[in-house]
Amino acid sequence: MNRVPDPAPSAAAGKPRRKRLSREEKARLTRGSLLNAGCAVVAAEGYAAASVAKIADMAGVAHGTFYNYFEDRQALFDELLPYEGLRMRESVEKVARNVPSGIEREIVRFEAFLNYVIENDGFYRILYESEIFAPKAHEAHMANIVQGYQRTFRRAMQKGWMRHLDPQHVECLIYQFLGIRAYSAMQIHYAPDMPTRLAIRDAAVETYRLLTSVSLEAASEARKVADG
Amino acid sequence: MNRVPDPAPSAAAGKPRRKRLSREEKARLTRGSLLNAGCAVVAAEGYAAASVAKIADMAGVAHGTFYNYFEDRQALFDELLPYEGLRMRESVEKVARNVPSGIEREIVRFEAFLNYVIENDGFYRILYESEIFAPKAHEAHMANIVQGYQRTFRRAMQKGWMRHLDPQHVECLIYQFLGIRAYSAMQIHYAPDMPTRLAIRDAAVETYRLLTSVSLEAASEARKVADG
Amino acid sequence: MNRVPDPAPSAAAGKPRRKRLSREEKARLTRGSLLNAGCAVVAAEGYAAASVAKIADMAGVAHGTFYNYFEDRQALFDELLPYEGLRMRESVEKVARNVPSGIEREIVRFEAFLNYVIENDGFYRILYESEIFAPKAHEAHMANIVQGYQRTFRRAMQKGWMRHLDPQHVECLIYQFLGIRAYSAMQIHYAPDMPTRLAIRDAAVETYRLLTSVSLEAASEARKVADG
Amino acid sequence: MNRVPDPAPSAAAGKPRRKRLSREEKARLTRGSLLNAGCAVVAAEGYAAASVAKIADMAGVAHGTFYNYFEDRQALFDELLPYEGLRMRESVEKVARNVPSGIEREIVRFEAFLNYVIENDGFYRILYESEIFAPKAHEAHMANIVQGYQRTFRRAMQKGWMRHLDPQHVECLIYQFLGIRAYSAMQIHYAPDMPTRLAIRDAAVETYRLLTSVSLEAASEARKVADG
DNA sequence: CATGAATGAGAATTCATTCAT
DNA sequence: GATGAATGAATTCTCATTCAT
Repeated sequence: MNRVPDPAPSAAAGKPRRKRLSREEKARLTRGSLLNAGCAVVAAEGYAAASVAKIADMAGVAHGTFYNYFEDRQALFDELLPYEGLRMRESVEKVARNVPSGIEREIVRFEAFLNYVIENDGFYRILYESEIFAPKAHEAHMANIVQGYQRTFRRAMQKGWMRHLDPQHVECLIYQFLGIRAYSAMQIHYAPDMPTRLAIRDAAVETYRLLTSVSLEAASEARKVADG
Repeated sequence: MNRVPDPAPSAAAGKPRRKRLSREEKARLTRGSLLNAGCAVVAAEGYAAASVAKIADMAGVAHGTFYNYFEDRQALFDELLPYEGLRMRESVEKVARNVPSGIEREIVRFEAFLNYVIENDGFYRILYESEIFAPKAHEAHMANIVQGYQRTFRRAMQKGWMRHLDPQHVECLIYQFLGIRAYSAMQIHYAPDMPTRLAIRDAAVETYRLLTSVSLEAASEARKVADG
Repeated sequence: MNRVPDPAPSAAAGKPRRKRLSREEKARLTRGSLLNAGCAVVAAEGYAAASVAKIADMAGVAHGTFYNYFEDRQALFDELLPYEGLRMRESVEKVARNVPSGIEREIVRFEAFLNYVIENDGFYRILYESEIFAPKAHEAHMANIVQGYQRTFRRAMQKGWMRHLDPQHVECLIYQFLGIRAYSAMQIHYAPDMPTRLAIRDAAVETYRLLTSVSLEAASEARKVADG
Repeated sequence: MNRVPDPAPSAAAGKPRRKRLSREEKARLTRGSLLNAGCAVVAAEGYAAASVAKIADMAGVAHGTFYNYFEDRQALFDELLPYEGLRMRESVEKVARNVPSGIEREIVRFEAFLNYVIENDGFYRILYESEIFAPKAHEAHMANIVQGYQRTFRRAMQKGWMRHLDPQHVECLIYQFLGIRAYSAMQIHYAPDMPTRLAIRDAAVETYRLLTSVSLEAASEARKVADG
């Protein structure tokens, strides 16, 4: 994404205490360079154009070095989404942690997600292209996220913050929430400039609040619809 | 998708009644074969694997012939989504037309869309891969659909069926609805078998009803949220 | 081998009657060029060094053209032994046909084989490297030859020219004769110059006569040959 | 072949009795590991697939270590045939020593050779691939063997066990005998199962007796063997 | 227009060898 | 001596596109 991949492992060490970069450490650095370079290239040009040559060049290593760390190109692709997805989720949770659980926290998460997308331009690309170019990783990512939501929802239903729904409907609802996220991210991603992006974000958060609040809340008169 | 592309214009005619297929007509047929073959190949294997060779073979014409009808491979790719998107929308509207306008019609559209996805397995692939492989077409497709929705919503707001929202919020809401559609389609697409798919469809329709009804309805106490 | 592969298909046609080299013919020529080039390269440098690039260059076509005619490099390798083996056998049989059947014909065959090896320097390499680099082809080649011998021997036994042996022993004997052939060819192949090669050939034919005559003859008095 | 290469010189020692493996000894051990590993890999997969990486891994040393003991990959290849050839010859001679010299001893040698091939599956591969991948070594090996035979034959001719032949014919005969060996080994090598291999061995020995006895014997009455 | 052979610019991947630690 | 990360040349194979027939 926006991070500049450390061009070479040796340069990265600041002041090496005693030229201590055990080989193991240096290897880890090289691997990291490749992973970052992979992110950067995919973010900039997409998986399809992310040749091993480009990635290795950007990481500042020889082409062959790539294969010391990854079985093949696909292997790196398969790590990109977990790698970036983790960063995203950490970023989101850091914000969400400061908000009491309940619907409001979900809305904060949504906003944090959109902010992450705004700040990390390439993430959107990695996220949605992965369905095609790293289907296994994408499936795992989806399963992960869906499970997380399921736990959240279950707890919310137990505590009475949320109306009760059977598992099948819960799963459908989760997918739909994820769809909302993804397409709001899309809308932001293709927005022409930053002010527009911010405006979209704000409006999207509000409509998200609208959609979620009412549908999730235990109270309110919406039950006629759901129970009907 | 499921259609078998007509193998070739010349071969297709058996004994042409008057052996008259004006050049223009024959050309149109060939072009159609290529388009259908393109759909079939992309549906089955994705854009990335849809080589000109495969498409031409499946259409029953020589490789070179392809370039008599399309500037290059991308040109065909760019026509795929409009071509298939139109079929999908027609299919959806055919169903929607029988329902009085209003929220219920939107829900019927949603269900019809999911049914289309269920019946046309390859459509999902064309739809979501097009964002990557035919970005222009995807952008146009999105713009189209968003505009359609905008008209619908504007009318609905005028008629008082729907709560009032400013254009920015309307657009956000539309993207979110489209996200819901897309991800419900995804859920269905990756379901292991037909019964599961149908069950997901039914549950998704219900949660969709939940989400939309409350958020769109003019009445109800949600205004505090939206107006806030 | 010694044949110069026609550098380009167009050059090959002598005086093209009406520039008639139907595309089909030209294609056949290109294929032939590749096959000849393959033989030449393998003969000169062995299979291991016979890269597609070298073969295509020597055939005077682009690298990609190679793959219009052969599935992959192995596919050409697999055709080399049949292609060259046929030439060899034709050459041998042309000579053998002039000799009445019987042991003497077998000896003539042996001599003709050695002459072929002497005249077609690369054939030896193709023959023995194929066991490693084209094992399928080699197996088929061996099976072919063994079968041919089996027929010959069976007939010879029926006619009483040859002592009777059961099939198992016949097969062993055939392999041993083939071993004799192969190693005499080896001896010739590594001989430093032509006179040496010819001398080896002559001596080898005589020892071959010695080995075969006595072991094959139904009667017993072959010593005249050996002692002669 | 069947020997498991000692995984590494250092690791192999458990608690080294006196932790004394003089450097020289340790080095010898490492070298031996590499040589054994080389044999094992070539036996299993052939020279072409015997990468330095595989050999070093199997020997339990780092890739770089390889180059402390061998100039390059070829250097190890060049030692393989002498190394294995010696083992084979020792094995053969151990058996032959118990047989009085003369033709019968040669036949016993032949049988012992076939037994060695049967018991050491990889040997055949090393033997015949070496002509391609270690031509120098193969040439030396052949020269060695031919010389051995020459001595044997010379003595046999002196003692009157064998008919007299001039050196040129002797050399040809030797090559032919070696061809017989090699191709009988081939026949065995490609046999589908052990019983077949044993049956081939027995039949091959008998036809070998037939071929050699009559052709070598100074006297004439070898037919008893053949007719027996 | 149709044809399909030819093209050649890449792309992925392998692996012998080197060399700093 | 041992280590194993780094190197980069070499190789196979693909495929969009062109163009002579």
